[in-house]
This record gives sequence, structure tokens and C-alpha cells, in this order.
Amino acid sequence: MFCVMSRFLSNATNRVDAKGRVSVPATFRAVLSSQAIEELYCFQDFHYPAINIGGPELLARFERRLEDLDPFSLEANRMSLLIHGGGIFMRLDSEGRLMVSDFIRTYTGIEGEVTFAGRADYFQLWRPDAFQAAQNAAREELGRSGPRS
Amino acid sequence: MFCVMSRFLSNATNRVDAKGRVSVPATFRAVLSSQAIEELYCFQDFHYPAINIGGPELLARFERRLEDLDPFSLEANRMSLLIHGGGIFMRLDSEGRLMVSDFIRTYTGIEGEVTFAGRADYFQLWRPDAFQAAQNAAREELGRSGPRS
DNA sequence: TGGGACAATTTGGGCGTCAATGGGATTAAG
DNA sequence: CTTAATCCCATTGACGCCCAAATTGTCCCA
Repeated sequence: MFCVMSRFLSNATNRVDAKGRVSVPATFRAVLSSQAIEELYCFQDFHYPAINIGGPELLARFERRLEDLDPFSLEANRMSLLIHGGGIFMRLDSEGRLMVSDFIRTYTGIEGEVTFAGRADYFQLWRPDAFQAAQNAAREELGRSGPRS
Repeated sequence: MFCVMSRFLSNATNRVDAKGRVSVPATFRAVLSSQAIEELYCFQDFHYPAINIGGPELLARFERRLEDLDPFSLEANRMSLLIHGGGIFMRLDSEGRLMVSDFIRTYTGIEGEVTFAGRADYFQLWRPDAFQAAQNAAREELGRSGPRS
């Protein structure tokens, strides 16, 4: 069942085990392997308390964006601080699990469970209740301006 | 038959079985297969406690809207959170049934029965009594400001 | 107009497969 | 030498696939 052409979509929440590991949903792993992604680039989301994870290409895209900015601007400085200083590389274990490090835990507030949320080119790690809350807020914002046609 | 146009019309309510499955009405399945839709894109309605279901084209429509935004803005982040992270992809089983997951159950309040409501390009899942109530309310609203009297 | 047979849907379960999870063993790191 | 990360295997449970029963709807003919 090749769910969807190589993009991260939908969401799922899995449990963190006693060793601090959590399974990445099989659908997401399928996307990773279809793009031959071994090294995962992780960094903090700019707006939400979530960790973004994607392939090295994701970092490259940010760097391209960075080049468009005035290198001495506060915005460029801030961005580099996040994507270079704040980013880390990870890989999955043989079972397709990742370690929930302190880096992840403190920024997201994750404890016993992790919600994986697809974002097309990358996916996110959320604390489940934070994810729900953010979604409800977003839906309300969008509903107000009326996306329904 | 006169109802063969490729649009989702009218409504029907079916029972959820012990495994949490429910048959999609044959008329809706006919529309899906006439458009060769295999993957179903599902998301929460912005105004009502209902789940909207359509083909990938439905997602594409939202993404087109996303492209008009600055990809690093809060606005874009919020929209992606909903349409990518908030949407679920599903497929029907070999009998044309779908699973009533927690995602669907909690947002709609569905328990033993599901009302399928056609919405032209997509269809909806409702809790039967909520559907009746919403219809009555809508009818009353329209009557007050509109066609009758 | 009212059966009644036939066809299509809807519904109910059994079963196999695969993903998620847990725990012990092995290896790397400090 | 101690601790932590990784690997490997076993268990569990969910989901997809198949087949069968029951229900509903449709059409034809008396």
C-alpha cells in the first residue's frame, strides 16, 4: 500500500518506551526510504513548539533562503542561529525508531507520547495535546477567513 | 438513472460494525471510481462537526492557495498544519468500507451510525442526529432571510 | 397493483500480515 | 568500568483481504 506519492501527510501518535525511543510511523519511513534519506536533519519550528525533521535537502533549502537575506540583518542572524546552531542530525535505529533526546523533549514538552505530523516535505514531532490545541486554533483562524468555497 | 453525474449528492446513513467499519454508499463509491480516486483525503470541516472526504484534488486545491503565501510566514505554517498535518489519507477496503478511526470519532461524535452527506466535490461524515439538527437549522436560517414568505 | 424472483448492497467474521512495542544482549562511548 | 546507544528477537494488536449471510432495492409478470 504505497500511500501517497512521496510526501509526508496526515498524523499519528506513538508511545515513547522506557528507553526513550519512539517508532516513526511506517508511512513516513516509506517516504524516507523512497527518497533514500538516511540522515535526518532536525530543528525547532519557527512558530510552534515542534521539531521539524526532513532530509539534508531541507537544510539546503533554508540555506538558500538565508542567502537572500542581508547577512548582517537580525533576521539572518536569528535564522542561522536556529538552523545551524539549533539543528542536529539523527538516524533511525534498525527498527525505524528514533531517540527522544533532551533537545526534543525540552523544546516540545514531549513526555510519554509523540504526535507525528506530516508537512509535505518534512514531518514534525509534537506533544499530542499541544498539537491538538494548535490545530484547533489554526482551524478557527482559517475558518474565520473562510477557506470554504 | 439520472443520478450518474459525477458529483456527490443526497445522503444515507449506515451502521458501524463491531470492528469499527462502515460501508460507503454505493452511489458515492461510483463517483469515486468514475474519477479513478483511490486515495481519500479527509479533514475536519471548518464550521461543522463533520469530516470532509474527497480525492487528492481536494488537497491540491488547498495547496494552490498555500503557494500564494510566504513559506516562512505564520500564515503558511498554520495552513500547512491543518491541510497536511490535520488531513488523513485513507483507502477503502475491498468491500468499499472505511474505518471509523478516533480521528473521525472524536471530532464528529459518531458512535453506532454514520450519515454520509454529498457535497458535490466531496462528501461528509456526520453523526446522524447532528446532521438532522444542522439541516433543520440551515433550513430555518434560509427560510428566514430568503425564499419563503 | 401486488407479488415474487433476482441482483446489488450492506453487514458480519475468520485469518494472515505487518507495524508498533517491550526487553534482553551486544557494542560503543566517556 | 560504568553508562548509554544500538541491534536483535519475541509478543501483541491493528488492519487489510477474503468469503459468506442478511438485507435492501429493482424489475418483470401475472
